[in-house]
Amino acid sequence: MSAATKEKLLEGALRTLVEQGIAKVSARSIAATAGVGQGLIFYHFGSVDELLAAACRYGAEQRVARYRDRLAGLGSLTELLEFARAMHAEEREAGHVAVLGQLLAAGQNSPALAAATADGLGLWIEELEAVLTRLLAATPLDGFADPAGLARATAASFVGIELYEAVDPQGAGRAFDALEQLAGLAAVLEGLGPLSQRAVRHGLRRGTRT
Amino acid sequence: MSAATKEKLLEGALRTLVEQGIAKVSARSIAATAGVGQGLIFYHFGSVDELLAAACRYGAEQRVARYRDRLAGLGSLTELLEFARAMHAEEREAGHVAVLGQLLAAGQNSPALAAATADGLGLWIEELEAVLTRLLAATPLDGFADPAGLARATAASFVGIELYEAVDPQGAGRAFDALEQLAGLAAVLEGLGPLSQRAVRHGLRRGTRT
DNA sequence: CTCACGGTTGAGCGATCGCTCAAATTGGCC
DNA sequence: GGCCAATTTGAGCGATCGCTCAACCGTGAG
Repeated sequence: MSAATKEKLLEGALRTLVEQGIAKVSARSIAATAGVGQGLIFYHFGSVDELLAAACRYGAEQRVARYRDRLAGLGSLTELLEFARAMHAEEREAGHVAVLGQLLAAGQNSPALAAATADGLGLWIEELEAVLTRLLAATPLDGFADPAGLARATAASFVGIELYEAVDPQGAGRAFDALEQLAGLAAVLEGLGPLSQRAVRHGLRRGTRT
Repeated sequence: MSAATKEKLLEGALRTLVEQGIAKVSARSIAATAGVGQGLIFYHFGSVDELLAAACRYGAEQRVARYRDRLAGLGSLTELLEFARAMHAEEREAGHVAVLGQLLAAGQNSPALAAATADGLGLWIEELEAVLTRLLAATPLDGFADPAGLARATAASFVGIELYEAVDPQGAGRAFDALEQLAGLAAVLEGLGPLSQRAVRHGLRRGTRT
């Protein structure tokens, strides 16, 4: 039975990444954090890169699972943004500095890691797509906006803001504020009567042909 | 006169970063790309980190300057997004894979680099703020939305999408499409009569108090 | 011509890297 | 107990890292 050891290595890899940053991630540092010999990394995963890739999927699953319930409870786009800000604060509190961002950067020239980060982001995108599909149904954007595309844009943007937050916390705060204001627009659209909603929708269809 | 050598090193650092990725950046690789001895890095910049920081500012200035004219010529939010997509494609064509993203990730535990990337992003944010202020003036969002916050959100989001693009080009394309559709909303708002614009603005103010 | 000095080079130091491997340990089966 | 295979360890190899430093250039002043 090696599952327990594999898990120790995955947790160790994530903890090292989270606490020391991608630059300090190495076979020795991971093994030390996991409390095992470094040879195990190569016995179970073949290489540090593949361990990192596995840890990326593992961590993404955990993180998505941790927030799934709250995502399901969201009732408006504004609440979605408030949730994003809260999640961001929580992760930062826990010392998680842009884990996916660092992995994405590291994956730029490591196919295994790139695939893993794509999968990790994919998990978020699926969740977001479901939520967006549900929330947009209450606005004139229903049937017009592409929830799948928006989910991708949102997930990727969040990664960028996570990275940005580490170098300018106040700037990131202002960015969230501004987006929250914009989300208020959706609230206005929801409040429009059916007639105005049809007008907006008509305008949108014309607008995209330009 | 050492300015020419410094420039050679800055260009070399950027080229190495762009062509090989942050993982392959080292004193030796930079010196080789620049065509000089590696000792010069420490003579002129003190450390590899500080050279990278300087290169980050240098590159950001160049990139902003390269696009400034086109940014100034934009006439609508939709055009702004089209520009972003075009710029993205151009940079990718040139082999520039998420330079700022990689630097942001690398800066997560290097204060010097973090400050430099903050400055680099700051240059973009200034440009975007000016453009957004101008473009929003034609919509009911004028005076309501915070251009400075939106500029930060836009710049940081773009970094995230740049990183995402490398692991899932199609996904990034869909993200851009979706945002472009949403920007059509602004076109609709621009097309509203002054009376409806006032109504929307009123709704916005009420919406944010919730 | 000599000399001083800013600029430049690359060999080399100590540290760290990913990874291998022989040896030690563990745990189930007879 | 003995036995074997799976698991685990950590010393060690070759490569690379950031950085130092003694030695070298070129040039302009005296």
